[in-house]
Amino acid sequence: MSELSKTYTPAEVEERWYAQWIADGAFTADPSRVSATRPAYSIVIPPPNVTGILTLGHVLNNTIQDILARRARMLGKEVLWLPGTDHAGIATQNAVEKALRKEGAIKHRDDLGREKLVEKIWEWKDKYGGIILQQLKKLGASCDWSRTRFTMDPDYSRCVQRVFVDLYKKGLIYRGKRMVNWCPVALSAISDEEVIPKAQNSSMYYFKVQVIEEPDTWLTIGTTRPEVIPGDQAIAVNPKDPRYAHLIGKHVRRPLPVENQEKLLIIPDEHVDVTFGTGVLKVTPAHDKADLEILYRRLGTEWARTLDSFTLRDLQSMKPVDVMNPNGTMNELAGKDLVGLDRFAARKRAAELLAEIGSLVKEEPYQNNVGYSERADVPIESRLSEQWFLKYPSTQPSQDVVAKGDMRFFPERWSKVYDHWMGGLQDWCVSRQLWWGHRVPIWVKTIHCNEVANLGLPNEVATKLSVVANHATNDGGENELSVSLSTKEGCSTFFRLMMAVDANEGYPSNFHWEIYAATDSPEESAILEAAGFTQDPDVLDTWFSSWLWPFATMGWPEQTGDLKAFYPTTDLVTGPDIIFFWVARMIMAGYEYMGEMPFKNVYFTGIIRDKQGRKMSKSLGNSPDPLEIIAKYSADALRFGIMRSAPLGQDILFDEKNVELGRNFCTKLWNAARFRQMQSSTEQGAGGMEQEINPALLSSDDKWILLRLNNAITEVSTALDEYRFSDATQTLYRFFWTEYCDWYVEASKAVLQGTDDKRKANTLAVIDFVLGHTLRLFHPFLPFITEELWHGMGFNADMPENQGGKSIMFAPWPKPLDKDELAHFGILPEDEQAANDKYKTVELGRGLKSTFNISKKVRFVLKPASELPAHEIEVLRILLNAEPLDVDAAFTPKKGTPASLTPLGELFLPLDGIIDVDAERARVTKEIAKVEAELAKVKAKLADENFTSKVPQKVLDEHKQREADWSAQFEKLKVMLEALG
RNA sequence: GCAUGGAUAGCUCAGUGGUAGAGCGGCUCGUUUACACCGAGUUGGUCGGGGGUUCGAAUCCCUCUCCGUGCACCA
Repeated sequence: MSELSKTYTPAEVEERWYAQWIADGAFTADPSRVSATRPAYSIVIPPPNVTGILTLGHVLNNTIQDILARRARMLGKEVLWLPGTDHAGIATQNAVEKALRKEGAIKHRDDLGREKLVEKIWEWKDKYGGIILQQLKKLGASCDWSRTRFTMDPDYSRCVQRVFVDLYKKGLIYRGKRMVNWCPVALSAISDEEVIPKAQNSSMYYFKVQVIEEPDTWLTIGTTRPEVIPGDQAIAVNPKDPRYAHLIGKHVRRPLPVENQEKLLIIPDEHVDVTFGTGVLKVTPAHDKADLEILYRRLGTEWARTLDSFTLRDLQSMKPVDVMNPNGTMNELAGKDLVGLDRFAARKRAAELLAEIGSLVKEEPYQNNVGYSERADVPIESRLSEQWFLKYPSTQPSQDVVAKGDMRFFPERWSKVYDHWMGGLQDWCVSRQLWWGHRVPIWVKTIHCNEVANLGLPNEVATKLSVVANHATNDGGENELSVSLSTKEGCSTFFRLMMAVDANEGYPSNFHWEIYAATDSPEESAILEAAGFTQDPDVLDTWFSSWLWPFATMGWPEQTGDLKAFYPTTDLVTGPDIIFFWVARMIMAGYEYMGEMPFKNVYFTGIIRDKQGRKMSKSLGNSPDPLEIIAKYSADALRFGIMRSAPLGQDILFDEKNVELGRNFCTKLWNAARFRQMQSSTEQGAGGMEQEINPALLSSDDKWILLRLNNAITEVSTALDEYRFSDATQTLYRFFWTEYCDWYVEASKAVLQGTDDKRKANTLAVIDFVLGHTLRLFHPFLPFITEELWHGMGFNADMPENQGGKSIMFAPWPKPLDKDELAHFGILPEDEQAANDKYKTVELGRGLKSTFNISKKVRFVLKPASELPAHEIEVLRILLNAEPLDVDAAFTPKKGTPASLTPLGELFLPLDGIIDVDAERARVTKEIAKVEAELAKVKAKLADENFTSKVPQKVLDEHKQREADWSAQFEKLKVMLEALG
């Protein structure tokens, strides 16, 4: 045991211990060690963006995971905390493109081309991709780095492709032209979750159109987007609207483009809101989801069945007309006045055009919500495009498992949110028009129906495909085939034949096949490409890879030892903002591919905000760099500070003060350990620790601190079991600082500064017992300083190597003393009261001193209520800082002596000659007023028969006791007042 | 609009029917040999408003206001 330095140097200590843990392989999980007596505990990290840097959100999230993992190790479990990173498609590609543009290497990604850009991104990833994981190490994260995964690792990519192919085969993935959220900057589809609605100050433009068949009738239409008028295909009114019902089937002339003012049919649609605007709706199916649905519905109405052939043709010929380019500029279909203009410029121009032709009625300010692309921060477009969609698999068990409580969410209320979302699932658009990510593993070739046998594929395959094709054409049979191209074991390609009929072709004898081939095998895809198949250019949504995270990281589809031992994982710790993005989808993938839930408990953290409650953001500059905080205060301090302020289910207001408090706490811990070390001892055991506690020598303070320790162990353990991390830290703080340092250590000085060596040794044994338990209780929260002290004080010396001898990480989690042990030490529950009475007396005595502004040592006299052992008097003397403390049952104070009623008797502060009788009288009078008020309150209650007759006996007794106590105090105070004259 | 969380001391929060609490901050005092990143004392609240149930409400019920979040709608 070396002497602890006077000050704690966290930077050096943290670096040293982390390196030691790594060298010892302390974080490495071994599935072969899992057994009935050594259960598995596992967490997969929510993979941060590979090019990201550590934020306080990560600190919060990963500190929680580390606490869970470290505690599980101490509970004797085999722990796997699996780390890794996510390729984060759109974010990473954006970041790299931006950097390349900044350094002038490119103006646009097309300057490089797909292959070169992807190469650049890989270079970027290799350079910066490890940063965030390195930063996690500074925090003390006990991840098994030997298992670090990346969503674009070859094995992982293969899993993604395999799952895509499987779902395609099952018919759950399909290609379709659908309305998607289109980001005109990223030039890609984005998910609903990446669209942020924002309130806008827009304009509502009202324009009028003439009914062709009734030249005297004009309809006024309101729109916020006049620039898409050239894409209008119809005018819709509610058939029940008496204002317009008679106009259904008639026509108006579309005002724009001015050179192509088409006739538009007025059609009925039940969904038109008669109370909104003018009740007349223009239908622009290529630019609005609701309008597209009107288009789909138009032929199914009763009205459609009554139509003459001319009108019916008008109705049938309606089609989505996209008047915009993918980048948000207007195309030729928008007309000569708008073509080439950006959509916002086009909006202004369109309004001007309407005014010029006398159609514009008015323009009013209008507040509406517009969807913004989260990434590019521009309004998104609803756009029709060819995309890949997924019908979610395994939805039923996924919804049930949470509803039935087999998988638990903390806080519980998120399970309702989850259930609601699961109840209204929409197909998932999984394709993205990006270059960085997993490319859709589908190869396509279009071929004339007579040429299927000449596909360029091996004869045997071509023949089989011909048979399928014939079958499909002749009797509408299956159009699918699964076959191996490479004859390599385990490799196969799935073909689906889709008819593509062109207007010019003479179907049924003359048409084309679109042949879709899905495979996850590099060999087979090479054969397909050689045969002239081309791979779909899209990549998959990043979440389509991360939803496989809990098992794809453990070697799936092989039944690996890791999967057997560690799946399902135990806990997932993540933010509620990705409950749909990630959590729900992982549950479905877990059931679909592992047949089992992926995790048993999900803990949702709060969102980190600044101390004014604002979200952390780059633009506000209110997001501190965690590494700077660590450098300033230490990782332990940051961990403790952030956990102390993170109540379950609430947002966290981050205040550096909390970290400061964490640092102060570490310092306190350090100094308390030094204090122990500075006490000499007569009978030292191994490593300088005291060995046995002698029950016969235990003081009331010893018993008290052992009971408080028991309480702290129980409270911290249950708080952690229930994921109440801030409650656990509050308990630790209170126990160690207030109970141990402020009361117990101070009281123990009565022995330690005395001359009884036996008692001294026994007190040190109690201190060692408490400190040893405390360090272990703290370890999950403060891994570094506890390890340093564990060794520095020699607690490791008498522990088995794998149970604390080498590292506190594997020391057993503290258990409270059980009944037998308490009996062995002779500790009774009421022992707590004896010490409490003493401390209460001390507080009252200190209060007296403070009232009279005395800071020096001073004489106290206690007139005891019952006899007190000498040791107790000595403790009182030290805690009161009294010199001397006289105990005198017959003490008669001089008139005007300040006194206080304590649980141990009357305590006097004789201040011969220097007391201010008036001040003391005022003090006692004030006290009397307080007691009188309390007494009156309780007396009133007891006098009320309404109360006494209805209240339970227990409450009645309590009130009676209270009355007696207050009365006694009142009487004594009155005597004291009289004594003052 | 629907759902959901919240409002308690200057700040951050505990407290689910029985005497309103903690930490931080503020103020006063203090170099007593672990610690000034400390110690002692002390000051802070008609528990968001209103109504109801009850002997008794921060706590249960109704209602309103404000703040947050999710979903839907948004011509």
